[in-house]
Amino acid sequence: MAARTMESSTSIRRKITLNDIAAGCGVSRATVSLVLRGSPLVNKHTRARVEEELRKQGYVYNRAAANLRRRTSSSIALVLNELGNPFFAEFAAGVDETLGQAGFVTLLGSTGESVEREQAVLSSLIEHGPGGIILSPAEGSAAERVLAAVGAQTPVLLFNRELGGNLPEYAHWDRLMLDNQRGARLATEHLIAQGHKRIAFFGGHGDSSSCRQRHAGYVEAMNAAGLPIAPRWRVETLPTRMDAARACADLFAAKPAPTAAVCYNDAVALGLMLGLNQRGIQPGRDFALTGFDDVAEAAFSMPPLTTLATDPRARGRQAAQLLLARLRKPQADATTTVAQVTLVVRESSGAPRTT
Amino acid sequence: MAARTMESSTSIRRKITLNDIAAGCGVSRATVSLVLRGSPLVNKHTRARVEEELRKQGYVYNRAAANLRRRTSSSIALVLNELGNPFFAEFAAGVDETLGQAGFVTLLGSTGESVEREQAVLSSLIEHGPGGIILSPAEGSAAERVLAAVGAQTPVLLFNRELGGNLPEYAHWDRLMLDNQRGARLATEHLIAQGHKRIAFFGGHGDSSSCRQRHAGYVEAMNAAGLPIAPRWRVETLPTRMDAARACADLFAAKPAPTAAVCYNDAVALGLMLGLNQRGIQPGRDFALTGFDDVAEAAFSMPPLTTLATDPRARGRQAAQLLLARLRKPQADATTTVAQVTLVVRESSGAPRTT
DNA sequence: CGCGGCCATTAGAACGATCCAAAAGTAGTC
DNA sequence: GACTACTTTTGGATCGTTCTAATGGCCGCG
Repeated sequence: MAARTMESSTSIRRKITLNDIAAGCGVSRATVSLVLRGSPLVNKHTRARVEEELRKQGYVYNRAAANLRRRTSSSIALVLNELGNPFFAEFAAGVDETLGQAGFVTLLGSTGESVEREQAVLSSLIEHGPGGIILSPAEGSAAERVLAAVGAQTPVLLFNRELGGNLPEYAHWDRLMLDNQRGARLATEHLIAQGHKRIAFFGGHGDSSSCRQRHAGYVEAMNAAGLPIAPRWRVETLPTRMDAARACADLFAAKPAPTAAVCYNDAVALGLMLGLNQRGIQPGRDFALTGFDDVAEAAFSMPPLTTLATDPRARGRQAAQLLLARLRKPQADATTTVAQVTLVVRESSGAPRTT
Repeated sequence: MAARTMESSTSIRRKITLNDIAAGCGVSRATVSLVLRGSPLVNKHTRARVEEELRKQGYVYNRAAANLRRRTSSSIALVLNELGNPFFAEFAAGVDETLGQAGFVTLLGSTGESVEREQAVLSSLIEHGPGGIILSPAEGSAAERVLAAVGAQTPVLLFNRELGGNLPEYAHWDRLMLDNQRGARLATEHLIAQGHKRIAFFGGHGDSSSCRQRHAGYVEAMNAAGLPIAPRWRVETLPTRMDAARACADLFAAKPAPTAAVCYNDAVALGLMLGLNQRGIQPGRDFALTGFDDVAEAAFSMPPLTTLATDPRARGRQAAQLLLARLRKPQADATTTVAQVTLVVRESSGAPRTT
């Protein structure tokens, strides 16, 4: 007998729907729906009955169905050019944290810095109907193509990089950028205050907008202090440690050699340290340098690296906030937010040796 | 006149549906649907007509609606205990890459190592109806609670850590783990081969399963070589650089002091290097050590760190593959996959000084 | 007793796709 | 021209929810 011995809350059967619950406690589907959404309309007593039934049957809400009917969305797409990079990983964690609190779920997409993959990822994500998109574009990505992939319906928040090409006016795309220029200016001013006069700008590549902005900040500070800039004090490298170490030699080809360098970012600065050590020059004592980003390692290098903290996790939270605000006012004018960076002074940026 | 001057493909109007397309080119909704799915049933000529209309109206597919009707899913949830950690960020990138190729989208969730947040994140994600879940559990997470949150319908792939408690038999949850024990054994054997006899196991905490497994591998190698293990050669720390640097002193409180250490992971090993330097002991020359993980920094530390490469991106791809396989055969027996790790010998693990 | 007002509940049509069974068109055969 | 066989197209029900408008019950009031 007793064929139905198991009435477990987590049965293996098919999915439980509102109809099952309604049937289970003799009310209509609509009432159950009202209970789920905490409507004040439903009677205290029936509410209790329904809630009991929900629990008993192990009901799980089908948000996709609800979204379809309500023509809303409860997801946000996050498309990053390089998820493996700790900077973006932290950023993603910040985004997810804030979106989660707001009841949204994060759809992830990683483009590996390829414009083609970016297109593919965007068109795939858009089919899931996200309420908005947070995009850190791949290098060389153009506004027109992104717009074609996502359509004009879905708000986009651009992070970290500008898009090439230009955007029709009707697309209100907000932007969140880092204050690269001011950051590099702060670093340069700091080195100048330490007494340095011959300061190089080391690493990075002129193609990248962030590198150009940082270089501009350096130039600005040097000019403001009335210090000359020798052309050979601009050394371009890949944004990697290896290439920076290699390019160290170029820095000392110039005579008179610089006594300090503002580096494009931390990776480059750490590479330069490597190169300096190989030449018997002790970074921080014989030569001062600064980075940009404040990666975890910066605090632990030898010597610890003076750098600009960008707080990527906070930037992620901020990006999410900005997009949520846009969802509230779809027709508001597009905004541009420039996040401040803060100078973290450590031991790599000492005063010049007074030999 | 000319009120309708713009017939742009990206109009600002409401969403385009199958009905719009059908009306637009005088066929039925069903036919358009067949075209979309590339059915061979539809006539070449009408197909062309429909495709033209799709393009012209800028149609975007509503996958949520399709999934509702078909009772399928096109998303996978990825829940990580610590997204900010580069190891998991790389893992996530690998997962997303493979899922994307298979036509799935990644729903992201980050738990910040909190069991409560893990519960919240899981119940939120499950409402979006993912086809499966890849979970790297928070420390202390228990099988029963996870099962309660996700239900028995949705396949789960456990990565990197075991769950506490136990799982009912009907839940076929696969597991992908790292071969922690073998890795630590390889590192220990390598140090032994270099001539070391007094080898410590440094860092990490006994609560964590990965730490216990690595310690077991170390013990195994020492026993196999007939080498003694002094109790004071087991130093516990937080898995952070800072705490490892602090704990360096403990290592040399033991007499006779060890000449080498197998470290719990790279962070701890790099911290130990810091501590050694502070005591005037040169790592790699005066004292040998190994890490675990092969973080980017390991290759660039001074000296470069001998460690175990886990290739987190490949693990991500592998995890995705395993879950996709499970989706194909929901009733197959649960599998456990142990991913191999490879020893990368660098300069931190030199022979003992023959003073 | 009839009426308006309030509360709690509900039937039934959406949302945008897919599935099914059946219909319409086309052709060939007797 | 009626039959079968095949290709192509289609109406309508359906997935699990929400929304709208309407229902029925109950109360008090004139």
